[in-house]
Amino acid sequence: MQLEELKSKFEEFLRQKGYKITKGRFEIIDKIGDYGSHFEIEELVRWIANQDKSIASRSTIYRTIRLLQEFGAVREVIKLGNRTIYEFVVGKPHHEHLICVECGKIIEFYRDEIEELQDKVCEEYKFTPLNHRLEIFGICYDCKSKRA
Amino acid sequence: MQLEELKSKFEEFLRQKGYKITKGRFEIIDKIGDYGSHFEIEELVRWIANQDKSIASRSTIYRTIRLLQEFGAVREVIKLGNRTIYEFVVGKPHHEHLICVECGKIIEFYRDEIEELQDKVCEEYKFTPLNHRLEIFGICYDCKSKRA
DNA sequence: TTAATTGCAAAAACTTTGCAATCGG
DNA sequence: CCGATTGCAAAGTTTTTGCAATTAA
Repeated sequence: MQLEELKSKFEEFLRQKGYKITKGRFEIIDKIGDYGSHFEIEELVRWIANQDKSIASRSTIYRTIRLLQEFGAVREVIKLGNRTIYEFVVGKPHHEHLICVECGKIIEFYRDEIEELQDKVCEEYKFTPLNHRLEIFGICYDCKSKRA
Repeated sequence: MQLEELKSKFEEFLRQKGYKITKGRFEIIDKIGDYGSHFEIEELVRWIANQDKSIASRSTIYRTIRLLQEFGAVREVIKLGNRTIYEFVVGKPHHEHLICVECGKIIEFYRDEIEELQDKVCEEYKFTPLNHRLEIFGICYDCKSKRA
């Protein structure tokens, strides 16, 4: 899904919920798109503040991200100590993450077999899965090489 | 591993690091053991405060949990919104979690095949895994039944 | 018009930290 | 004795919220 497509779907989502189509919300989406696919909220807030003269306040950014999570365009994907890293889901299919604890690099991967096994487990426990998250923490190749 | 065994290993860990063996640290371990295997820190702090007349202050509890994480007896296992759920790892083998978003129930499971697949993925990316966490969010059987 | 949204500042929730007193080795 | 630990209160982070003014429909 491209950004424009996402925005029009989000517009539809807002309308359906009886919410309003405001400029700020769409500017925040653009900014997240510019920022990159992984972000921490406070970091994003500061980045936006440094870039532009106030397209939206901190509260509006927090509130909009909550909406985007509800809509499904933003997911909490990594929790490392007290940090929470969010992901902007634009057109990407579902995937999991490898996180380098040394340099912070995030690698995305997908294995159908892992998904299938999860479904099997859920069946066994009569558990109805809604979503999941797999985080693998370790050392990436570059960092490993530098160490040697 | 039983609690007493864990405590003596922790004692060894402290000694090795040049840290001190204090009564408070071991009382906190006992309390976590009494509390159950999954906890949130603030909740634990309040629980301990209500139980006893101060075996340790909030700071000491936070500091001790940090030590226990370093030692490996406590792990951050679930992140749900702003809540972080820790797990007390006593003798349990490694496992993953199913989390019911309706009632909060936590089900532990383990699938060797999932672990193996993760290793394969890491190999592909030349990534050296240190640890991982798989959280599956959904509705448990009981909650599903109640709904119907 | 009117209900949702915004920005602000204040509050809330969670976690860390500086410091003086205390305790363990 | 010396360095680690504790408790406390203060400060730091991150996130939410009440409210008056503003804006979208």
